[in-house]
Amino acid sequence: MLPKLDPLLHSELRLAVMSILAGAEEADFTFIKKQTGATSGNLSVQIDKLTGAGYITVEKGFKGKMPRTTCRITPLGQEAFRQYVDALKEYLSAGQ
Amino acid sequence: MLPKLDPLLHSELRLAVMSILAGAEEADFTFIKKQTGATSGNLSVQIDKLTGAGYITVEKGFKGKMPRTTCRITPLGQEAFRQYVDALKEYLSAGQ
DNA sequence: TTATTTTGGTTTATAAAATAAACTTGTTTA
DNA sequence: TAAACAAGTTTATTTTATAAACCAAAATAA
Repeated sequence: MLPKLDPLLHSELRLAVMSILAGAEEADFTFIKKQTGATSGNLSVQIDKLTGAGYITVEKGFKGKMPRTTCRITPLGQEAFRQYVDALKEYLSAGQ
Repeated sequence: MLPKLDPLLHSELRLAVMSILAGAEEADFTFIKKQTGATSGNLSVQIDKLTGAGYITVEKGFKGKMPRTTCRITPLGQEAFRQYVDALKEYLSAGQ
């Protein structure tokens, strides 16, 4: 039977965020927003969820005088992402 | 920028259904239900959505005296599935 | 034969999620 | 100094997914 997909990762925006963070040291809010094309509100909510799950960490600071929110993936997040990718591959190849 | 994922396919159950149908001539309701572990209600709803989109066709008949609902993927559905898989690959590999 | 259960679903209601709209705080810029 | 902009957050709305309830016919048990 097909494996269950982690509902936290099976969301377009959260998956995009995780995908970006999986490939980078860190990325800040505005960068992720531009890359994904998401609205601030949606991104803020989804980042909260990923943080709540321990998949990413958020660090708030300033770049000059402007606020800056920097995100990083955690080891737990990396593992969850890896597992999600594996599970998904079973779906995509179920027909072969 | 990451591509938009077809919302009709970015659903665990609908993706499972499409994945099963992509690899088979046809499959009937009860078979899909067993394979996916879905409830009848949920499966019924999701099959309706896929049918409404023209991704699958549904044929109602009888096996002996018992009703039977047979599903098949359409060319449109196959193409949508293929595109979804391609789009998803960009997400999964964005970090490489 | 007539309950009772099972099969194969559909319809409707509820819970959860995604998204959008509105708002806040502080910063530039005209 | 007033208006516009940056960087978000909070709240409200819409959409989705899921579950619960229901239904008709067939099969099975009493």
